[in-house]
Amino acid sequence: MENITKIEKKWRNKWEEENIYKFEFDDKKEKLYCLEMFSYPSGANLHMGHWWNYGVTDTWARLKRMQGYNVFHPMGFDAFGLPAENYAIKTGIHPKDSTNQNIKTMKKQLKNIGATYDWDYEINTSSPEYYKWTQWMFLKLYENNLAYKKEAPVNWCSSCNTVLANEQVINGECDRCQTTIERKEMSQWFFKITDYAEELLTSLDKLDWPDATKVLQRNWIGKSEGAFVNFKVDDYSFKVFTTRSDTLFGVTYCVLSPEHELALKITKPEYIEAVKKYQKEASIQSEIERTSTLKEKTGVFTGAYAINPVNNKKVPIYIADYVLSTYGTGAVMAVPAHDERDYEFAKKYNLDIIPVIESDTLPFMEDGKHINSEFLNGLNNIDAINKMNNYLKDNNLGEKTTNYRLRDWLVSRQRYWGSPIPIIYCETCGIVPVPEKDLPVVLPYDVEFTPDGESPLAKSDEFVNCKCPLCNKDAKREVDTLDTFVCSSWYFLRFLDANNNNEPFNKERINKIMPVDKYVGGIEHACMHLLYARFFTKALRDMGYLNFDEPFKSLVHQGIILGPDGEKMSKSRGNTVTPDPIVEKYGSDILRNYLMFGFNYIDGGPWTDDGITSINRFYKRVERLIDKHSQDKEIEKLEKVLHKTIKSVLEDLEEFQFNTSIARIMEYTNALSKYEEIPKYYLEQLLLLLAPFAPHITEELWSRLGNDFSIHNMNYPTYDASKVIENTFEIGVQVNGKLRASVNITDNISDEEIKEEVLKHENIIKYTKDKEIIKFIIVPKKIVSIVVK
RNA sequence: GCAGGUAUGGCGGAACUGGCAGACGCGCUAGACUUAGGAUCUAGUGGAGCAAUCCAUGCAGGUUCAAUUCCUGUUACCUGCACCA
Repeated sequence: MENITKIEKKWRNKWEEENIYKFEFDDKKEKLYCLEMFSYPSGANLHMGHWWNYGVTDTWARLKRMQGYNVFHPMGFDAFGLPAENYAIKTGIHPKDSTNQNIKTMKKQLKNIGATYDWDYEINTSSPEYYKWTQWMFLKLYENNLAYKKEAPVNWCSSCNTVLANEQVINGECDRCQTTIERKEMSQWFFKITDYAEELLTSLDKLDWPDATKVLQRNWIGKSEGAFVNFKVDDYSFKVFTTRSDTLFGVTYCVLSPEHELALKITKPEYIEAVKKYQKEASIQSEIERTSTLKEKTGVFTGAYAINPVNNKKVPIYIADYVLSTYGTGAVMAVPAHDERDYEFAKKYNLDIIPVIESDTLPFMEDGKHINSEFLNGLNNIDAINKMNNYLKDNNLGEKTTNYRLRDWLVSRQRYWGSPIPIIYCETCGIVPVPEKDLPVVLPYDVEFTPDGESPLAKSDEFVNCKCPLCNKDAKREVDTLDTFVCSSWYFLRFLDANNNNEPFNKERINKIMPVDKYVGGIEHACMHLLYARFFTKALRDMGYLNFDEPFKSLVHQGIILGPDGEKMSKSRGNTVTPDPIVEKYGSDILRNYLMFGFNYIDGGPWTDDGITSINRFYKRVERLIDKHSQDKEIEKLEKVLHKTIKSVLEDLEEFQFNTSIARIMEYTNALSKYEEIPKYYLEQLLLLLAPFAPHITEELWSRLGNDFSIHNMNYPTYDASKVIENTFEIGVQVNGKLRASVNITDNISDEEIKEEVLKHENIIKYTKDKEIIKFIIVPKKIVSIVVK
């Protein structure tokens, strides 16, 4: 198409003037909330990934619009976060200034996609109007005992002199300077996501999400059934968590993690020094060193002995770093005969190994008959566990329990560019939440944010010093900011009421439009954003602010568009492909269509330029066909093709199979091009079919056919089932599993007639004569299979 | 180590619930129209073979009248988790 850029611009302006993508709440049509993970406003232009996620999903949203849904399709910016802050440290440009500038550019670029966003619902998480309500969320969680402060180990980079978020730790190293991350104890705020572990796990089943994603979340939550067992040591006692309480008679020692609160208390005086030394060594080890499975196990004896509650045997207690303080109780009972790790440790330190399950090998982890186990002898694994758990409970020695791998969510960040945590520390009143009426706690502009290990906000006296809301004495504000994942844990709710100044969102609105019907974004968020957002939704539900259980009913992960070399696109690799030149040359519709046609949306794949010309050629062909339009009349042959096409396109689009939908429309186009003159109706149907795929081009051609603005307000084609039915079929005939012939069969003939027809076929006669027909299988409309001997 | 995923022509990729493997397109070959074509149109295009036919969905088996699809084993790559007691 000539002047494609101009044409696209013309229609975008028209759409904006006419406000055709306006979303109205009171619409009588059925609602549909289509959402892509909102964007981080980076300085550069849109990259291929943006077009891939936003352009392609918009096609689906457009289909739904044309199918008569009241589609809510918003866009906004996840604007807080480290990149802006790091950029500021490098360039001196304030994060607020660069972010706002980036949002401006990005919004302009996003508009070039020609998507159906209603920008009246735009949000920016770094604006006080937004983070006021992020802070409100924090207060509500705090009120409901779902936010608490405690001492915790965090990721510390000694070179940047700051704490890093988990997602900034790549293979145990700082993603900025590759320094090995250390652990450091700091007082931090947490959200009690573990309260929801069970529901987060079980309600996954109901969701229309990719199985792979559910598996990731399930593993992350890591439920395991087991038991607590109490071990006494002198005047103290500690609990261990075990999934194998059936092996209790095989316990030959116990291990506490170096961080265990009893570690020093139970240690005998002559061992104190060694234990302290070991603790220190463990604490300065990096997380990778500490948790490496390759590392030889180490430990130190405490001189103390614990009493095995089932047989009152004394077993030595060790401190060893192969036991993690963050899982279970931070203490384990060791059964070297039936656990590889315990076995390795026992061998090294010459500890007893007592088999309690019959086997030829050591260590043996399979099921088997119990031995050396008094009342468990002869039982298999499951029965033994049940019997033991009952015994523990009856004798008050322990109890059955469920343990989760999931940890509470650490939300404190010692960084500047984030939402301040609305908490005040008063010497008299302690921790005091900022009263709701005082929100937002505004992030001050003039702050020294070069990282030196101290939270940047701590350096702003103006920010820190305040009055206690309860006693009005001098007090100090919390100086950490919130993890940006907090901002994105509820943005899909705010979108619906983006300009509400009185509350985070209106309850009726939320309940009317939520949940999100189709959520599209990368799988990398499986165990972070997607989990956090589910937690927020459930917490808000239990507080009475909304009445649904899950935020995202149906989820799609787009694959990744790789560089032409098959590697992930990156500046350092120099394999990035930028959309801009393609958009300039061919227009945004062509880029969008190439992305849809050239790849499977779920898989992605390496970029190639070749496909661009092919899709461009296709639309040029469509344009030429439009110019061949003639008076309307029905062509029976085309009717059939058209209705079959509509059927397939609708089915494929439902599954995000854009590539095959376009292939089907190409087939329809091929059928049309057989005609010198094409009735206008069939061309209009073609344009309507293509409208969600190529909004600009179809709008232009629609008007060229003499139709009124806008094609996007038309209904999407529907098919007539009676026209899709075939009444003749060409079906294959197999003899002994090999294809030997192909026959034409009409719809309504009997199996006997089919048999007769098939056996008349020359080639079939050849393969069946002088042979006995053992089986004659007819699969209606598909195949005939003959077995001969 | 554990869990999940992927593997189909020269290339991107199709194939619903087991039913004619390779839709659609790129590329390539030949031809047409052209001053020309990197435009457009027509025909062909998985491999071998003159043909009948045979061989082909990572590899090796199995189930079945029939397997890209189901089962067992195996290889390569990708992703997540990783001393989880």
